[in-house]
Amino acid sequence: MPKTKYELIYRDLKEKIEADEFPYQELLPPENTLIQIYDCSRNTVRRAIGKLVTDGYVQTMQGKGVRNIYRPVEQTAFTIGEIETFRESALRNGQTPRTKVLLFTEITADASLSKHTGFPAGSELYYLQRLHYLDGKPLILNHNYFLKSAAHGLTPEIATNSIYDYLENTLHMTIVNSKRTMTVEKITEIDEKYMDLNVDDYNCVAVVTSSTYNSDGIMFEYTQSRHRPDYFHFQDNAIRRPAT
Amino acid sequence: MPKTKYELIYRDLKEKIEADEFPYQELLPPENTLIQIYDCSRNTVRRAIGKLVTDGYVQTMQGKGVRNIYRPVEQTAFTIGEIETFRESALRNGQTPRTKVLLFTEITADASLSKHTGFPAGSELYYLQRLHYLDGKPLILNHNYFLKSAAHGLTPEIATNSIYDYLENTLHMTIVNSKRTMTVEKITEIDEKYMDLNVDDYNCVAVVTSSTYNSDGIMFEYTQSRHRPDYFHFQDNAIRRPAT
DNA sequence: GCCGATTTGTCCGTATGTATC
DNA sequence: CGATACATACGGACAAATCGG
Repeated sequence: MPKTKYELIYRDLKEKIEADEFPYQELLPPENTLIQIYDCSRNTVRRAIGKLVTDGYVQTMQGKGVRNIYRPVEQTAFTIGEIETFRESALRNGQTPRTKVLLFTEITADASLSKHTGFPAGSELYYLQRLHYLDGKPLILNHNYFLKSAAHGLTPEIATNSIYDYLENTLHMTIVNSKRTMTVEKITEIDEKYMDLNVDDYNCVAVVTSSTYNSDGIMFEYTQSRHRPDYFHFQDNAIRRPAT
Repeated sequence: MPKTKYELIYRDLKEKIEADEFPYQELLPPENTLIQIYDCSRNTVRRAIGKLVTDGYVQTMQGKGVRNIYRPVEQTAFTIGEIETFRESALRNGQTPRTKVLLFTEITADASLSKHTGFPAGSELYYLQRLHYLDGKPLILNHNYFLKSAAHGLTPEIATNSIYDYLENTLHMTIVNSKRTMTVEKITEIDEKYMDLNVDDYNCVAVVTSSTYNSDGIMFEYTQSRHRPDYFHFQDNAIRRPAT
């Protein structure tokens, strides 16, 4: 539950927009009206509107107003700009997630792995392979590397459920940000085997690699997520900034 | 040139971080110090820092400070969250862009195209196929649909240079936001022919579709960008928000 | 074209809350 | 506990863009 005022306003406006309470392509009430409605300062409504802009729900125009440009989406996929666990995004989309741990080992990073993952050579790591199912279909094959010192006590049971839940709620780690890249790579035999793929059909997978940092500033996770190409679907809302 | 104060501060801090003037993993000067340095209010420095956070340059920690987490990237690719033209991102990365117009026609959207692009049936459109080269290599094949009423006067010459430059500086259109999705699709014969690909090698391309809106709230562009998979590279910085 | 009303954009100063050390 | 530092919130001022008379 959000407890800040601007987040409450943000949620309320977002729900109203989704519920079609503001006509599509029309202007929302001006800031001054919203100030009265929510009994708050101008800064606060502006923060809420700012979030709706980055979400792609509205566009603001100086001198005119704030226009509702929200269109419901068939099937939203993975979010950009926010870290979401597999479980969270599945539930948000009304799908049933399931995770199978294929491999759970402890390794020490050698020079090659260090270069690949960004962990210092000699780091003690957990290395996991996990298969994520959505509504029964195996869609994502994850290679997870976790720093043992930061994620100590990790077990296959935890990995079957939510690792982030363990890190955040049991170890009280604060996860801050994650640098991600998206590329396309050749399929491997492991991909083929576990994701029911056939080289003659698709010979590539979509790969999302992420390096994730906690509030101590240390990178505690390196993950490579290999997605079945026919189900891979990322979304983004981009904003044009006035010419520099 | 940015003319707002917070943007100047943002740029200055960004350049200092890139120039390694703040040690990696260390804290930046606290807000109060920055207020004195830049002779501005707290809100203004906080706006600048907020942009650095979304850029993935720093992380903020309540009670501690603002940590520099910037690492130079080997080869940056396409930005997320901001609309950038092909030319802009190429120049930002120090590469040489070139564009070849393969097809320039005018069509009317029928029911099928309407469903595909989101333009109303009967819309008068420009349909272009353009091939983008980077440092001489054909990497992106674009299928562009522009609303004729919004982009009137478009010519193959303009399309060889920058369409956005024409829209923004000649037609004085204000481009606001763009909804994008990223998927992986099977290669087509056109892809194979123009991007020097071979089905036996890669049989997929990375596809970015975008629907772009101007300040009148109308979607004036639908574009499908088909990227050579071995050069496709998207970047993102995601932020973990406290559990809702 | 001008002027005034409306609306968003930028900026300032201040106060209070909360997390860290 | 106190000092420091970021987070939230308020209120006010002026600028810039839009629109109608």
